[in-house]
Amino acid sequence: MVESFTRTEQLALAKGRARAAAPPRTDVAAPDVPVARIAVDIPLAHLDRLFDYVVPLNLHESVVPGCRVKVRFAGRDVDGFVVERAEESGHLGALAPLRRVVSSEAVLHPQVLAVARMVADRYAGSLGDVLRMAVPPRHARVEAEGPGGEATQEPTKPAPLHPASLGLSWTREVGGEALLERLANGGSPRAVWTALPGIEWASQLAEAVVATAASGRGSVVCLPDIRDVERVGAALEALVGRDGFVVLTSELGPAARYRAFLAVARGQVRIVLGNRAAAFAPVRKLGLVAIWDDGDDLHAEQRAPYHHTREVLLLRAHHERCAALLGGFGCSVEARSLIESGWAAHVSAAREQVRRAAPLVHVTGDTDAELARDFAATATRMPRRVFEVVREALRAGPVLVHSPRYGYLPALTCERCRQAARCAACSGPLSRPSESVWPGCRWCGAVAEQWSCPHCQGRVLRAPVVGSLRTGQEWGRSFSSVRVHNSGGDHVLSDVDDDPAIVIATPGAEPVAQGGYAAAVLLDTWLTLSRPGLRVDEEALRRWLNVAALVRPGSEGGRVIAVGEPTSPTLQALVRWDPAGFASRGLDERRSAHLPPVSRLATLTASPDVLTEALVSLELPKLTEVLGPVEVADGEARVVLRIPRERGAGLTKALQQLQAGRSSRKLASVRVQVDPLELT
DNA sequence: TCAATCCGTATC
DNA sequence: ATACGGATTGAC
Repeated sequence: MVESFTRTEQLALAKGRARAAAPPRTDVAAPDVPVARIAVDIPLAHLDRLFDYVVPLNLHESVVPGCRVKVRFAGRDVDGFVVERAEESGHLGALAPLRRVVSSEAVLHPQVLAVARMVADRYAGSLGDVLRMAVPPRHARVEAEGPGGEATQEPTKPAPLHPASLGLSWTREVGGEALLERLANGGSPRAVWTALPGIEWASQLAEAVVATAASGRGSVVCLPDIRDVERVGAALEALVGRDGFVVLTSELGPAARYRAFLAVARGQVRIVLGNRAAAFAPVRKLGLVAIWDDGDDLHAEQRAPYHHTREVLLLRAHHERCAALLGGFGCSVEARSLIESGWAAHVSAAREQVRRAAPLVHVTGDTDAELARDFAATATRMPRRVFEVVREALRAGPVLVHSPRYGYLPALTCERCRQAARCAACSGPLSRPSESVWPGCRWCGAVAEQWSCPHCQGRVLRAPVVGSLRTGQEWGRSFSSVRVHNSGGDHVLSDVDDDPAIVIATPGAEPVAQGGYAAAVLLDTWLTLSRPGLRVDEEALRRWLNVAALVRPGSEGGRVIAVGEPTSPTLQALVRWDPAGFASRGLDERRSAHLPPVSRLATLTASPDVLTEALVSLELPKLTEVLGPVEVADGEARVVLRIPRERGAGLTKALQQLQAGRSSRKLASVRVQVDPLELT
């Protein structure tokens, strides 16, 4: 049939065939280092290892360590990364040829590969799972737009730097200047830094990065929230300029994310700021890893292997022998344990400095919390002390009101028997989303007009919890001449100005006031403390410290009023501004309860019969405690395993073997989580 | 005796 | 996940 084509058509055909098929010359291997070791992207636990391929002659130049390739694996084309080129293979059988180089861009750096492997092993996961987060998806157009290749010269170094020239911001902490000096001189100090309240912390972090840069080294800084990233970004821009660093966050979108990543991978930038997506950034000559507010659960990855940014950075610091800085207003139990084990120094200010920088904190009892709150009631229930302090503070500036639940009346119960009110149609929880609508179901939206309690036939709803929107409404009425801002839910404010105003915010959505708040009110502290969970107290203190840190110092009139039980140890720690002491007691409790970070803990979740089957084949190391299994939600069962931390590697190895065995035998999957934040 | 099917094993 | 091989089963 070919004879009937015109000459042009034949040429086009031949060309097309040559391009489409482009079969690698499997008969001729590369003259030098003809073996490529590949990390293949296969989601099977028992295939979590490297595979060797022959580099065909025509790909010799383009197969570089760290680049993306396509290889034939078990009969189909799969993606992979070249880990290294080698002279020979340990594999006994014949090697298949590497099929295609997706791009010669070296995106998987050896250091990042090493830390990804360690993270996978620490969390009983697979390398592929970690690499998916460590290396963002390729964006071909972005790859083509840049100058490409390696940076030809070292990034311009700031002039040699003495901590004194950085200003005064690290002078208040004991050991602060010494920390900067060691960073600037190429040292690798490790520190848990309890920051003084105020907005200085962002500049201090930026200065630690600049000090590290003075020694010719790069930094990775992870912050929980995008607004924190912006704050440190602004501070850093003032010191190194807009081109001196990149921001790498999961919210960036594919093109921008890959662009930022490439600038780092190509060695054009050595300072990376971001959230948990930045922890694996391939920074050259890494000198410092830093994390802000490591107790914030935004640092915990929600996808397998459920690793925590703090642990990723600690593994990196260990492997790359660089400095580590864990900063925050609070102090996580994990950070505290780094201090007590001697791994990290504690950098914090003397009592006197803390007293000078912190607002005055009072606790006032809330007798009204016991009273019924009818959902129709409009009267503001506010302890007298709160009213007076706020009225006074509003003369000087904005007042932050911290309300733990978003919404109007976010939960409703039966007035008579106090059971949670549920939807007659679908059993969903009832709430009242605003003043102008009737209570309705949060799941199906049905309006509960003719509600009656299935337990006691009561017909009256009660609102045990007041949400932030309702709080805003009530406070607006009590202080009618003052503007009220709401921040929370899908409407989060990042800053407010210094004019008197009431700012109602839910946890994590607190705006920063430029000159500090004149006062803050912590409402419903009992609600925060009565939640179920393992880390309720430390989480509450962390949040309250973060709120209180936004308030002016006591010497400038800054006040915090917490409405709650004055004898609560958590509130007392807030009054004394003693996060480290509180974390130390928390660590003691974890020690006696055999919980992380003192013990290594893992949960296995699956249907009851699958779980039983898995437990039979699981070869647990000595000293492993097995708790359960117990039934949890959705007909699933869960077992908790724990072991002294120094034996944790044995446990995670056993769990990896369990997963490998199950995946090779095509058995139903079991969810493994190592050191989960909560046992819900 | 041969083909269809199942199960186990390797995947470079 | 496939893909392959070796064993097993079943029909002529």
